[in-house]
Amino acid sequence: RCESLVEIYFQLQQQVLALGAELGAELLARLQERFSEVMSSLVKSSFLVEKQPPQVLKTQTKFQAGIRFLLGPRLLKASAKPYMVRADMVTEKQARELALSVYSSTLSESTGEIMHNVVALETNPTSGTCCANFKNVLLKKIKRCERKGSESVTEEKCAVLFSTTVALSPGNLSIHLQVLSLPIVVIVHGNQDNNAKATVLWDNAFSEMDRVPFMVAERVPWEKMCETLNLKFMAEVQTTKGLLKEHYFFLAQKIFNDHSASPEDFQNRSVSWAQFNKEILPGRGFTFWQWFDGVLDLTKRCLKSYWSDRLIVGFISKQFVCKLLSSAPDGTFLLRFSDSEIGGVTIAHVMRGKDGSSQVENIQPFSAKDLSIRSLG
Amino acid sequence: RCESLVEIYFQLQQQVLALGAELGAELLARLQERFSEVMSSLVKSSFLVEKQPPQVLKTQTKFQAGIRFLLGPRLLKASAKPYMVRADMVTEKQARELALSVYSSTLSESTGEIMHNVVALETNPTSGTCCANFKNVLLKKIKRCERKGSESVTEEKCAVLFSTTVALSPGNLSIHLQVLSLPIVVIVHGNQDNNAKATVLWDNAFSEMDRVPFMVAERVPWEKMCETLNLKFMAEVQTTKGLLKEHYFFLAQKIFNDHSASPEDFQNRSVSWAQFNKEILPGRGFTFWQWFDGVLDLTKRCLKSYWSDRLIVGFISKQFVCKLLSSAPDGTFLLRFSDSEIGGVTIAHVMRGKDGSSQVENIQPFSAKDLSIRSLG
DNA sequence: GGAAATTCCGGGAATGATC
DNA sequence: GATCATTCCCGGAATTTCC
Repeated sequence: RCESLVEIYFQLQQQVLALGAELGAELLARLQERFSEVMSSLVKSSFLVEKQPPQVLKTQTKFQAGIRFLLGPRLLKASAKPYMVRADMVTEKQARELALSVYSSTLSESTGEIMHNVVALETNPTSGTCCANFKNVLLKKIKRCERKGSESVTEEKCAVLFSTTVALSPGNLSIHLQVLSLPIVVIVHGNQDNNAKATVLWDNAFSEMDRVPFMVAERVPWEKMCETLNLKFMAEVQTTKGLLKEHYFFLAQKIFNDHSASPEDFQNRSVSWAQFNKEILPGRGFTFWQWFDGVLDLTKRCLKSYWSDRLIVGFISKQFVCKLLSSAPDGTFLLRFSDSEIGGVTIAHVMRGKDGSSQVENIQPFSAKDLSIRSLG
Repeated sequence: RCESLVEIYFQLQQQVLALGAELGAELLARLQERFSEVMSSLVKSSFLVEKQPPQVLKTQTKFQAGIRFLLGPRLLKASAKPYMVRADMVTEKQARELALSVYSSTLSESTGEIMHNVVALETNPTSGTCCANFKNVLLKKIKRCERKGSESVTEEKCAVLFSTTVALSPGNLSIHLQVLSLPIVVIVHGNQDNNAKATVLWDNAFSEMDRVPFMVAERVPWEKMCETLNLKFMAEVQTTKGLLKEHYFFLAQKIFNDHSASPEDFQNRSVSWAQFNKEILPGRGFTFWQWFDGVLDLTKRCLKSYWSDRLIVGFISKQFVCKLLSSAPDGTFLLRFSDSEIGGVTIAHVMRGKDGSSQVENIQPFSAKDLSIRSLG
């Protein structure tokens, strides 16, 4: 716990002071300086975002966020007038500048006004916490950055900067505290939600620690992508049953648009952001992620239990279904996610003629709406 | 045309001035005073609302309005800097005060802020008009008045006050112009639209000229109500086929909840606002107007042509239908507006047994939605 | 505790921007 | 003129306010 660290530091300072005479003026000064440096950095790093604002943030829509000052209860006891914490939108560029400069640069121009963005930093004596809770915060409007080339607004990342200036209890040292939220994609309409989620997912999954905000690899190993998709699937659908080898193979064929490679071939490939959510799948009107997100949504809403009972193969190609079913008894069927329709599921079944010939049929896909009309799922 | 009136006045003034010496100082002064009085009143009454703001006005929703200064082109020629016209929400009480006081009292507190409410008064030389067009006006929020008793917010009337101060061309006489819009009912949600429309309809139909704003009778002769309903029906449905005697009789039975009186009895009755849109119809969950408005809506959207071809009896009681149909051949049917469901229409048909017994059946009513599903109407 | 009034917000449709 | 981006606003649902 960092409180105890502070205690140790205070004790250290006391001891140093007590020994002041013995150490000599120069050494004492150097120790003092070092001490306040470490102290300041410790204090600053105890100023944290406790509740992150939503990473896909819609304008004109209320959201919540919260920050917590771990050392607050220890260091701010005496304050009568409450300290105010501000929340401001910052662009990726501004975030980068903030990260570079040790000094707290003032924000030049705002990229979007947040309403009710000043909140008191409150110390709760019973729980021993010092928090600022942003309840009714709302981003009024967003000013987009100039985008280069084919970048869309849903690829643009920004963040919320929380900042305050407090006077520390011993010595009344004034110190400026600030902390950035995780990167945020701002949208203005629900129809941008998909793409914004892609950006956030990619960022959360593949960004390095302590990066320059908000750099992230442009391509990643396919295996990492599989892991990410799997985690996302399980989290979103709320299931413990993850994706299987065969599923990954099918997904690889789809995202790479390569139907000749073997599962092993894909293992060592890398997948690009463009393949993930910029390029349109050939012959379809949507990207890989848009399709996958449709599957997530459908499964979450209607098919959770069926999936968890492993009753849905889902991620399987039409061709492979044919192969599988053609050797299956008459009437055998399986559930497959539609390739052509976002958020669709289809029933593939085999009909066997008397002569032993087999015919595999795919039913017109069902959407979540269709299922709800039939009160299924 | 009032321009010519102005010309006459100007000539008169010239003549009076020319004769000044002969008339004597006192008489001249009195004539001058009288002249500027009449002139001022003339100018003021040429400041008009050309385009009324919607009488049912929803907050946070853009609307338009326009005012026109008839004498503007004649009197404002010289102005370089444009005169600005303001639009402000005023309560009924404020409107009443404005009407009483000849002097332009300044508005104390606003009952609701209108955005982009200051617009230039522009003279268009080609068309010879002087207008101020409020394009992107929007009422941010409404402060409701204290209501007495059972009054609902949708019975509260307010208005928009348009005002400006201009300097008249000859003599640079500064004059304050203001004009009120028609009364307005402010709503915050579409579900208040019905009731607001009732208030507006009652007001438009039954208010006297030059009343104290916005007084209106609390009860009116049933015949007047019939006339109003008929006009409303034809205007709303866009049909030339109005309501008939039998329809009025049925409506009277409904609104008065009196099934024993004769058509002639109703002729001399008067109907109250409460009966029109405050009291719930017995056994139903809605008022007379709410029901009637549902009929309007359904007919307008789905049944316009059928109504215009007189294929719909519509306003007829279940009992009377029974009587009618029981003497009709097997299979006869008619269309009747549902009593129990707002915006519903039902088919009543007769089934005649072999023994000659008749059985009148009412189909479960169709709503506009039902009809659109069956792609009818 | 229920009705009235309002706020919240998803998503369809219209509009505006951009290439 | 097609796509992307945004605004506009209806109306269901949740929440708040008022009796």
